[in-house]
Amino acid sequence: MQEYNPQKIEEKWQKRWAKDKIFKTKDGSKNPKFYVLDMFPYPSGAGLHVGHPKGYIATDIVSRMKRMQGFEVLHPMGWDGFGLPAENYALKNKIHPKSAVKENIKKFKAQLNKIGFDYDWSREINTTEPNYYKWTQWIFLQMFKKGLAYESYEPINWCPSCKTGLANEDLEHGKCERCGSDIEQKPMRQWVLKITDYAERLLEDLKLLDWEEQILEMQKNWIGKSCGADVDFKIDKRDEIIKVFTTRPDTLFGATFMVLSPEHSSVEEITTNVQKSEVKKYQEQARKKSDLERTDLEKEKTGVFTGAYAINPVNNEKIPIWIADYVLMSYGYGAIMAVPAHDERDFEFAKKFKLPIVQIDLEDKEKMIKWLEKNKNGRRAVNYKLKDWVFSRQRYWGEPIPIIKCEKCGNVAVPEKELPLKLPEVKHYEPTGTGESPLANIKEWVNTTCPKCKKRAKRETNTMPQWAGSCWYYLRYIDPENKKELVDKNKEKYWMKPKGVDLYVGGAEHATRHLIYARFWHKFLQDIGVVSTSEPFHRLFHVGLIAAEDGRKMSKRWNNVINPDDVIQEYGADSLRLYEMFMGGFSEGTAWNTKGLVGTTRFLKKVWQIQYKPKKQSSKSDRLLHQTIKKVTEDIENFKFNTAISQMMILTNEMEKQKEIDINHYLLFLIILAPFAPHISEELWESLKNKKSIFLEKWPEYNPKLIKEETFNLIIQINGKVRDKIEVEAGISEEKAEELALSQEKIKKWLENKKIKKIISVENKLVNIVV
RNA sequence: GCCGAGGUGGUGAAAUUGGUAAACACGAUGGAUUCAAAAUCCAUUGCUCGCAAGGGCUUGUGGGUUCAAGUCCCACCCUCGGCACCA
Repeated sequence: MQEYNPQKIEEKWQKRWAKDKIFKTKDGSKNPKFYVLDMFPYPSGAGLHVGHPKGYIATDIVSRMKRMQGFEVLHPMGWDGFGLPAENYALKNKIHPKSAVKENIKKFKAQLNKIGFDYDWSREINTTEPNYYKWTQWIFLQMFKKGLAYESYEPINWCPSCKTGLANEDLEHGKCERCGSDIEQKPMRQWVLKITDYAERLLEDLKLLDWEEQILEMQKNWIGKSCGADVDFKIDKRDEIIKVFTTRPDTLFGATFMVLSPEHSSVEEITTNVQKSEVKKYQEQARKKSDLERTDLEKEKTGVFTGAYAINPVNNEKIPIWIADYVLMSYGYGAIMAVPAHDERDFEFAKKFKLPIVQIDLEDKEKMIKWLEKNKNGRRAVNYKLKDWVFSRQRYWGEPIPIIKCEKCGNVAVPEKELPLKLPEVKHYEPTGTGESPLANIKEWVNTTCPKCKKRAKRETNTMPQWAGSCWYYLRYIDPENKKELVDKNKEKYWMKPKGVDLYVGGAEHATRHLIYARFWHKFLQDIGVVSTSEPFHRLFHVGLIAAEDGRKMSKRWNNVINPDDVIQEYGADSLRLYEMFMGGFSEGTAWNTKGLVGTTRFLKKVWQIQYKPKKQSSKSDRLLHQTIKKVTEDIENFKFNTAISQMMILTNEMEKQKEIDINHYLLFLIILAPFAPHISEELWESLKNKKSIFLEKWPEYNPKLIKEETFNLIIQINGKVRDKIEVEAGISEEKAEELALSQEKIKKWLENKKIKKIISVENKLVNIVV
């Protein structure tokens, strides 16, 4: 008898699997495909903590089962190395980001391999490799050609500490998501992607997706569609009009004043001489306020009268035009019609500045829109909260934007044959803070010739944001070495049709960043014929976070990080895998508890010990085994790994009690255990004289007839309270059950001096006697 | 404020969607084994009254529907996540 020694067998099997290429994904397979994807990590300096692999373990279980069920499975892994986190880490530790990323990948990969994942490493990708980002740049160029990538000078979010512009998606509660600094609005030159052109499709196609409600809602809210009308307000004694958007055209009669954002372009024009200095002062103040101050809901409303009036188109009344910072330039037209009787904010404002509030009868919304359209002073309109994606960063560590700026020809695309446009190697890559990227200082790189007119020109020096590479990476795994195309058409069809990535797992924090950007790029790629589906990720599960034992987030700062290497050293990878899946619901967050590992380790020891029990061989099938096959198969499919494991524990507890075990049952059990605990299953499989890997076995099917119990516990209730339970054979008639129930001694006692009103029977379950 | 998820033993959690609440596991208590410990095994373990037989109570709170409610309806409280002066 040998002791269960996870460290020994785990290393053995990890080496064997790699050597035998057991998990290599084939192209051109006749089998149906299954594409399982994890959100690939950004290889941080800290390495993996025990929370990271949770999602990877789940996809590993699914992919191993699917493969045994006869699917050709693609389960790849790679690295998302560009962007602020990598660069800030490099700056802090004074290493070049390129070598930092390289080192960190090595560290990550070693950690992942110890857990025993079934990745096909021959398809590994790295977003910072030129032969990968060549295609990121290529997609950008296609967008540029279609007018979807454009240059803009609008004010954008600026992080003074990271010294770069940021997209709306990069903020958290008005602060920089990376460093927590307060964000400023800064007008600057930038590249923007027109994601708003896809807003409607991004919203509409959410219906096609098998995603959790939570994530769908987050995206819906982020896109933020509102239906209503644009209304044109004529300025009194002038030709100009000011456009407003409203979701409530039916309240137009109640509009008693108008408010413009202080940055609104018409303010200067319409302000009367008397009000000029007041208005200027207010604008000045508004500019100085941070966004956080401006959007503080607690603060009192402020504002200034411009002296000008607008005409309410429905009743031709003169209404005063004010400016106030509660109207945001970034939504709608930066101007509103104020209806204090129907809007809390307008009401507050009207009260403070003693503006008229009129109660009115509501019009029919549709009628009003039709009226506006007929009279040509308004029209049906929709508005989205979604903003175009600010796509340039004034930083070094990103994909160079492949544009050449020519004085004569303007922005010119770098010719496709010159891609990849490599990020130059430099010594100094610190952000400049001037609004220019550090690349601007590299003369030999910046200075070039215009591809059109061949005159002297300069390269665009901004780089792409962190999220660029991850927008399409799932396509590259399909065809990672392709030099001619982003992805081969036939391979794309095989792996992406009909529903794209069949299963996608990652953190909920990506709901309104990566997941929205990737859907946008995918739809664009569909439009230009690169992909054949409208959505990239068909089914999505979000992984619940594992907190530290103290309930806080695992972080170096709190000194509460648990390294999977240490856990594996003590308990083994199989035990770690089981524990992380057994802790609770997959999408639920739970605190780590090392003591909990005792349970899964005991379970594995039990599984190990059973091999030494006396064995028999019979042709009889086992009910509990088949029930377990059913439950485990369905639970894996539904991401309910915790109950799958508890069912397997029930089965092993039963096997342990038996004097001798049926070898065939034990082997079948090992097959369904294998996706969860691959090393021990493989070892036991081999030692029971099987030469081929357990992962080449067929996934067992359960016998539906067999899983039905022969007897059941009939519950006898009186007035809904359980008074007795008797074991009866399954399928007995309701009459028979009632008869039996009434004849029980206990029940008779309860029924003394009582009158039976009625009896309710539920087949194969209970009898309830109402008295 | 709005949207979403959730609230079940000492702890992590189950509950076929209206039908035995607490499966499985941790911990705890007692016992076996051992010179001793670890490991392992057996028993008990929601709370409560009772010597016992046997009762009573219990899924955040309060109502309701139903023969029957953790599950459905109404109101409220709390926790977590997202958004937030979005017109």
